[in-house]
Amino acid sequence: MDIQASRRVAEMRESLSALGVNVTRRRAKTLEALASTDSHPSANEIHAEVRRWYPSTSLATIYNTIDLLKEAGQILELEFSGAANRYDGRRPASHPHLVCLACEAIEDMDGGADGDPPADGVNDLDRLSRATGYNLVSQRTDYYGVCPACQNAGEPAESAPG
Amino acid sequence: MDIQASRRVAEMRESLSALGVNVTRRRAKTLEALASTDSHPSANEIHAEVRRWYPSTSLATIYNTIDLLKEAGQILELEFSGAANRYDGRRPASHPHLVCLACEAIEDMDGGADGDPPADGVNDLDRLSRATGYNLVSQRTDYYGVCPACQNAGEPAESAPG
DNA sequence: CGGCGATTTTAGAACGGTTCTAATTCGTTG
DNA sequence: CAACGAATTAGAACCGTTCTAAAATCGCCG
Repeated sequence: MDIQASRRVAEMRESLSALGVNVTRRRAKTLEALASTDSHPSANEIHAEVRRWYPSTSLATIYNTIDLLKEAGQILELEFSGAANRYDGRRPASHPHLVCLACEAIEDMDGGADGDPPADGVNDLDRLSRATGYNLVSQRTDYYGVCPACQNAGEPAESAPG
Repeated sequence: MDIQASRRVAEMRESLSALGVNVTRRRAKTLEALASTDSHPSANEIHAEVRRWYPSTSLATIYNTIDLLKEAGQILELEFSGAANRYDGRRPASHPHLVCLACEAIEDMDGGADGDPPADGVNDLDRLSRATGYNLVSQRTDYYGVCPACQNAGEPAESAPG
């Protein structure tokens, strides 16, 4: 776990403590799993990771911890109906994502490239709240397509014969 | 059904025909249900509507028609994991929505007010595809909050005593 | 260290929306 | 009217998530 991840774990820890709950060993491993990856894991994937240390861990415990993190505003949940929800524990604030329709990879869109984002911050939510009459609290922006790896994996079959 | 809705039904009809499938009576009613409202109905709600005319209609038929419309690019599906998916048959192209966390109402965000949208069109998808390396095909933007009606319904209890 | 109440965890059932399946019905065509 | 393909039905299956009751664990006090 790099330094950025452990700093993030510390933040989450404090937020959970502020909620009045104990940060048990299982919960701590869950935080680590979330802070240590930018792959936006599903509950199942987090479960598998935590199980490596505590094999008896139940899926319900993972969902329980996720609920607490949501309550603490320390996790971003990306909902999908046809597949498992995905979680971003590194950056709990709304930010845009790239979703690969072929391999289901999800990555953060901003912060990396330069052609960047409509990364609406809180200011925009305030402005849009006034404009729409809604009391807006969060936002979601996803871009769907095929990631570079899947583009390469798929095309050879077409360009091969010749 | 107003003139705009029937024009939209005609479009969807043609697209389905182009797909080589029959536009049966149940399917036609499904198109009408979709074109006649901006409430972003769920499959269940569409089902209830179609049943008013054809009471034996099965939910599977609604999903079947929705699938065909998706294939034809004539419907926008908004996925949710904790609740039913919602459909926009009026405007199949990506556009931002306002989602009420209290009553689950969904409405289009752009085209109405003035503080408007990051309404990324195809141009943005092209530009972002180049910037990210993804081959982007669609986009989703939602804003979550409490709609004006629910704000009014919720507050009196707090301001009443005095 | 022993006990005790509160918290956490577990295993599995329940749930809800969506998808699948096999059988039936419908619409055409000959 | 028979035959064929397409559409539809009812209900089972599926899968991720949530709930529940019981068991385990934790923190604290004696």
